[in-house]
Amino acid sequence: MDRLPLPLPFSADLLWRYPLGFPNVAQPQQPPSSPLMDYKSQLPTTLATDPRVWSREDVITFLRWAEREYDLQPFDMDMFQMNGKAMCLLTRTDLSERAPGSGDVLHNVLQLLVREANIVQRCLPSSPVTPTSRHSYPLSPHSHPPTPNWNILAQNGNDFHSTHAATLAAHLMAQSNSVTLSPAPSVDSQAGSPQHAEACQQTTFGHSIFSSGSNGSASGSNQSDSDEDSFPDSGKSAQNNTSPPNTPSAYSLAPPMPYSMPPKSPKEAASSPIFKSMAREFFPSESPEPNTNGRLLWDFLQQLLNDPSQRYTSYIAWKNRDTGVFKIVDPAGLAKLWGIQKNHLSMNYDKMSRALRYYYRVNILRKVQGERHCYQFLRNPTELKNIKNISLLRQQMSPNRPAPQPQPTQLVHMTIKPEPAEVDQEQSRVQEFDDKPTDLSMDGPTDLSSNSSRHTNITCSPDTPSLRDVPSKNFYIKEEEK
DNA sequence: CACCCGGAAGGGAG
DNA sequence: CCTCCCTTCCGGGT
Repeated sequence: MDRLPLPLPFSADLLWRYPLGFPNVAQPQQPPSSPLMDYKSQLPTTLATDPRVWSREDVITFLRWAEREYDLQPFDMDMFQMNGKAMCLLTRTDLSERAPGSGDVLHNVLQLLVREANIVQRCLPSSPVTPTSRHSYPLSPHSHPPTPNWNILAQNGNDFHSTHAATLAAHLMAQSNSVTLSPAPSVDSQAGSPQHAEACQQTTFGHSIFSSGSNGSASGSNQSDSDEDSFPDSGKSAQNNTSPPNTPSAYSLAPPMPYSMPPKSPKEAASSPIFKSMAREFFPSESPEPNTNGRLLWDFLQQLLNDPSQRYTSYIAWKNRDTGVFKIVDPAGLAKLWGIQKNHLSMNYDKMSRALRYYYRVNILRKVQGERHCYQFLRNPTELKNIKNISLLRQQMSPNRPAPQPQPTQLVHMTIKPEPAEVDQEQSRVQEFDDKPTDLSMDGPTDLSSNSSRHTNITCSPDTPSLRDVPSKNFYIKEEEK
């Protein structure tokens, strides 16, 4: 392998995405708006800093406060008969519907508060994250950390137990293990989640990331909305040089391959001394890596596609994010990256594309006819990740049916879209999905609807001949078969 | 020739 | 031993 242009997503990327989320490190890019701390300090003292623990009354209190504070139109409190947790699950769109004209403001404020709360929580040594974390709350989408603090991490490199690292690690572990169940890496990739501003990441990435990747999107259905912000200006470059992470320090800290060669399996990775020690330290009784989530091709692609800093657009890029259409810009290069990821150095586009073709039959992907190197995701990452009932689906599907027949209605609701009702912690933690990997052997149609995360279009025109644009509500829409 | 398509066989991991 | 998810080959079509 000659070139390794950019750090692979999983590792470095994650770090990149989840830079230390300490308050003060907050994103510079963040609009000039007042730092979170300000919000917090101004919040009514009766309110907990974590909006997720607010009661209905607290929600009302908060809204009243927001009305005054931001000069917003009076809210229709009937639209907010929910507790804080539920409110946090509302997407920007949801909020806008409930509070026309003020949705954005509410969304932003909530996200900031949640993120802050998460950070604080996570950084509390004594509280290893609970499974709830998987809940990815709508953490801010807009927060792509401008620059990862590779250096900081690097400095701690040796002493991993430094609080920071430890905490971060704990969090990470939590995410990847306890939360485990929602490993779909991609999820986070999808728009909204990157933000899990989790602070952690460091070392573990290699895998955990994968594994947990994503956040849990599961329920998260809502987290999504954030995407809009995720890609402020996407079209831009991404050329290699643009990327920050590509710096030496980045490599040193989060080298593309965390532990020498790409671990062949998550397990291997998990076996890293560091990982183990952390696991022991934070999850003594629990065996790490319950989940088998290795890196799957679709997930890998999602990660590249949704890289917050758009570092891989020279390899692969969305053509229409809403419909899931993407283009492999550099087939050979992408294949190489994939090969590195899987440690199959002889990987080439021909082989990789074969793997992609296997996704056709399970309706994960489809080829965009007429356009070279263009494919379309038929399922959004959240769904993919949650697909566990695949076996059921499989049973329902007739094996003989070669081509997926789109049946919009037959969905599998795996994603629980928390219609903001009351959501309590218990519940949320229960709605766990398995993360059994998608079963490629199935072949019938399944639906893709569910979802929650929304994708935003970034780039190009929606126009693929064969694609019909669909209501943006569905992320990846399935279109009639040929 | 590059791309695309699937069948077939096999392998690594869980 | 079985399943999943590719990986590797390959013949054939556009």
